[in-house]
Amino acid sequence: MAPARRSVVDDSVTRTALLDATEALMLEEGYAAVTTRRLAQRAGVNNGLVYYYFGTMDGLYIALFRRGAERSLARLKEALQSPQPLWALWELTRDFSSNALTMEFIALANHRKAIRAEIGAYSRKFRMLQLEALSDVLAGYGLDPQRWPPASLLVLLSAVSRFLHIEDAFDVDIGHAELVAVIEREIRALEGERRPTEQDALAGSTG
Amino acid sequence: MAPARRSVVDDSVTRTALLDATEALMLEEGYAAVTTRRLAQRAGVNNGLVYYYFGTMDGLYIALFRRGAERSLARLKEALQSPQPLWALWELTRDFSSNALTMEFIALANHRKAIRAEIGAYSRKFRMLQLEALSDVLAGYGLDPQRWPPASLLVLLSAVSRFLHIEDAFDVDIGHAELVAVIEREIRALEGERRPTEQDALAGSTG
DNA sequence: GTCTATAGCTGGATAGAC
DNA sequence: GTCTATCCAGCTATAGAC
Repeated sequence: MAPARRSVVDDSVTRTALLDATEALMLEEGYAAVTTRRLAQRAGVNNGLVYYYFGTMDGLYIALFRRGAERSLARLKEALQSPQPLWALWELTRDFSSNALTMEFIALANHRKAIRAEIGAYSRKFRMLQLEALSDVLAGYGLDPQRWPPASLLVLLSAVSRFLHIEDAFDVDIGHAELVAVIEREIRALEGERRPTEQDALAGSTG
Repeated sequence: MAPARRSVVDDSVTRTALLDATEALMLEEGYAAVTTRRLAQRAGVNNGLVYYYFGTMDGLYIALFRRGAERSLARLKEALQSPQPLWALWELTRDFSSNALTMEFIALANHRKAIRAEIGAYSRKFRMLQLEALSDVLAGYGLDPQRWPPASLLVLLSAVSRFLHIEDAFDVDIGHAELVAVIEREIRALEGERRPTEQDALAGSTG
């Protein structure tokens, strides 16, 4: 098992092609469409190479998840340094691109125990990063931490963006616009009108 | 296809046993564990009977989803007639039993287009029922419908309960208790302290 | 209605040549 | 590193006996 574990480099062209093919297949047809044969066809290589590079299918999934999680982590750190971190965080969590793949991984984790721990660990890391960065910011906005604990508001933002995305997939949108309006009104009350900065624009196109 | 479509009765012992086995397998091991062979083994019948009763695997899933959705619909209607409908709705959506199976169906719908429409239709039905029942109630509580549109609050409750359940599966609970406390405080402000009534107790054990 | 038997396919994974 | 070839398992679905 786990033959030829890649070094820290991880920059093989074939390896990257397999990860890209996995991501594309998961987004287009769901994780169930990801088979070694279809990957090989799409990446233009042989299916045996999946085992050479990743050992098992679980290894493949975890490698892909980490690649995406590390990218999101970088985007999160950028957002939290924005002059309007609440706005930046809200826009980041609402971003479709990272959400779609995450939903596939959540579904996958239902019966792939190996990646469940991986997702949990990164989720905790994300939450803690947000909490450390925003606790003081929210207090600075005059928010009573007893009445509105920072952690509760962060969970709320994540919950809403994730849920709206789920329902979108089912063509359900009753109340969505109203809820988004309420949330953005409350963010505006704390942080003022959204002012796109060069830094934000950069973070949006880079991350 | 779809041989021997059951009549309105749907009360065959074997058919029910197959549905029960499907539900149990989905909850215990995820929908991927639901194969005709494992179903047959669990229900103590032959795997060919799946096709006799449901035509295809999709037919089986849809039949199970509808059975659960109709039960939930009945529970929702009861909850909305409670003297404290907000409390009753919150507790209903937080209930684990219906949530766990729903999550599996959401995952399943990612690559089973047939049941996607089914879930969407029922979701819209649920949302509209809640909206019709609670719009006047919320106005009666003195809530400004311009500032806090009923639909936005209903989506919020659904989003939070669903999201907390998802994260629970990954052993992530940072901020959960805080958010629940905030929500229940706000419900309390509108509807007063939770008073379990006989009707609520009945709905809890029946539905 | 329920069974046995099996066709027909697809998948994960491995061995070994180059 | 990449390939061919293959083993073996598991699945959906159907045919047909009872």
